[in-house]
Amino acid sequence: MADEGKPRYQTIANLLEQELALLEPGTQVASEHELAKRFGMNRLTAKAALEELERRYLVRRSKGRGTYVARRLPYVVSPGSSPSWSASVRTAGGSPSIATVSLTERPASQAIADKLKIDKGQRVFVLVRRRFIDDLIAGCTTSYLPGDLLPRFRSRLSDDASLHDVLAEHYGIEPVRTWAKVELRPAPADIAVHLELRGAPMVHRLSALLEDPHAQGRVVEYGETWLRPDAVDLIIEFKQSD
Amino acid sequence: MADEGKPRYQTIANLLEQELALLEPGTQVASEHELAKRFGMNRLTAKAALEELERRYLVRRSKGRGTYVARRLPYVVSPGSSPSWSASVRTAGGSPSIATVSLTERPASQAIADKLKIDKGQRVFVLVRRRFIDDLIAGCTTSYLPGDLLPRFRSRLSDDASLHDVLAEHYGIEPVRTWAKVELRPAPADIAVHLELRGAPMVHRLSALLEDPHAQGRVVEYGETWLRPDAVDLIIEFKQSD
DNA sequence: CAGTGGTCTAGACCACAAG
DNA sequence: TTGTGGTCTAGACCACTGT
Repeated sequence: MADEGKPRYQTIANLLEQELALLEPGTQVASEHELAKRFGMNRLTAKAALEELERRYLVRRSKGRGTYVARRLPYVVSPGSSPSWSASVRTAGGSPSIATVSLTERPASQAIADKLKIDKGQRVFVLVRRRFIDDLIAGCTTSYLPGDLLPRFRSRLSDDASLHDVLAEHYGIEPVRTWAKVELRPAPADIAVHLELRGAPMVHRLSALLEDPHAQGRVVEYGETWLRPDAVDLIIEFKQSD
Repeated sequence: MADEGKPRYQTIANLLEQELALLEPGTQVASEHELAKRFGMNRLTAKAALEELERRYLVRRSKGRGTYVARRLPYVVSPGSSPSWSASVRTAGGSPSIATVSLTERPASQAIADKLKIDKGQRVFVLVRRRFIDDLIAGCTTSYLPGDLLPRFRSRLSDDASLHDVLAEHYGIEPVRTWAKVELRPAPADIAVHLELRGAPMVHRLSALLEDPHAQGRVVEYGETWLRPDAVDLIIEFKQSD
C-alpha cells in the first residue's frame, strides 16, 4: 500500500476504505471506541481516521447516531437535461424523495420578475422543498413559479410530489433547463441547518431556469438549490452548439 | 454573535474570521501556540479553530511555514468565455503565473484522437503546466494539442508563457471553449502532490475543448485541469441558446 | 537554530439519539 | 440507560521551513 511513512490515521483510513467498499451504503461502521480498541490506539486517532473518510465523502457521521457508509450519486446538469430530481436520482440507482417545507404565494420582487420574465408584482408561487436520497438529506430548493401558468397549483401539488410530474400531468408542461449557474460556496447558516450540516462546510449552489419549449419562451421555474457534495456528485457539462 | 451554545473553537473561528477580513491576503496569521496563549486554551482547540477557517477556505496552512490569509478568486467557465487563465485571474484582481512541468510529443491514443477530432497515431503535444495565483499553487493542467496546427511549437512556448498568448501571437488562433465538464472529485495521489495537498481532499476537475472559430471546427486543445477549491471559486454557467 | 504545524496519547465531560 | 460522536485538557515527540 506504500503507507510506510504515512501517519497512522491515514493508514487506518486507507484500510477502512477497502473494507467499506465491500459494504452496502447505509451500513453502520465501527465506532471510534471500537476502532481504538481494535487497533490499540487512542480514540482521537480513530476519530481522525473516520474524519478522513468523511472528507473523502465515503461515510456520513452524526452525533449520537454513529458512522455510516455513504453513497455519492452522480447528478448531471447540462443544457436540456431533465430537470427532474426524482428521475435523475432513480437513473443513478438511488431512491429519491421530496418533502415540501412551505408553499406561499406573493407578488414578484423585481429580481424574481426579471428571472421569470414577468412584471414586478405579478403573483408567484414560492416553493421550498427538501430533497432526499435513500432517506438521507441531500439538498434543498427554493423555487419561484409564475402564478398565472399554474391554476389550482396548491391543491395539485402534494407534499411529496415531484414538481416535474405535477407540471407534466396537470399542465402538460415538459420544461427544460435553459440556464444554470453552479458554484461551491460556504453554506449560509440557515441552509446548513436545513441540510443537517455542522460548522459551515462547502455546499453546491445551483441556480437554474426552466422553460417550456412549447410555450413560446415562457419561464416555468426559477430555482435555487443547495446540494450536499457528499450526497451528490454534481457534474456540469455544456457544449457551445447543438 | 449568537455564539452562546457553540463550541469554543467555533466562537474563536468566528472571531478570527472578522479579524482576517481586515488583513491583506498572504498575511501570516497567529500560530496555534500564540492563539492558545492568547485565549488561554489548549493548543488542540486553537488548532481546531484554524482548521475550521481552513474548511471555510479563509486561510491556507502548511507545516513548518504557518497559517496565512487566503484569497479565493472567482474563475468563470462558460461557453465562449475566455479560456485564458492569465486573463481570468487578472480580471479577478490576482497575479497569475504559470510553470511548465513538461512538454512532450507523441502519437495520439484513440481517446485523445477522438477529442481532438484527428486520426489515432497523429502527433500531439502533451503539455503539463502548473498554475499559480499570487505565487500560490492553484491548479495544474494537462493539455493535448494537435501537432500539425502548431509548427515549431516547442521553441515558441516559453516556460512561463500563457498558452493563449502563444496561440494568438504565433499562430493567429483565438480559441473559444466549446465544451466543458466539471466535477468535484477526490484528488488522485499524484495530483494531490502536484497541488501540495495533504490527505486526499476534494478538487475541481475541469475538462474542456477549445476550438478556433476561424478554423472550420478544428479542435485546438483538449485540457484536463485540476483546481484547488480554496484558491479558485469555480463558477460554471451556461445558457441553452445564444 | 527556533518556530511552525502534524501526530499521538490518556484521560475527561458533554449533548444527542435510540431502545 | 447505553452508546454515539463532539469537545477539551495537558502533556509529548516529530517533520518540516526558514534563518
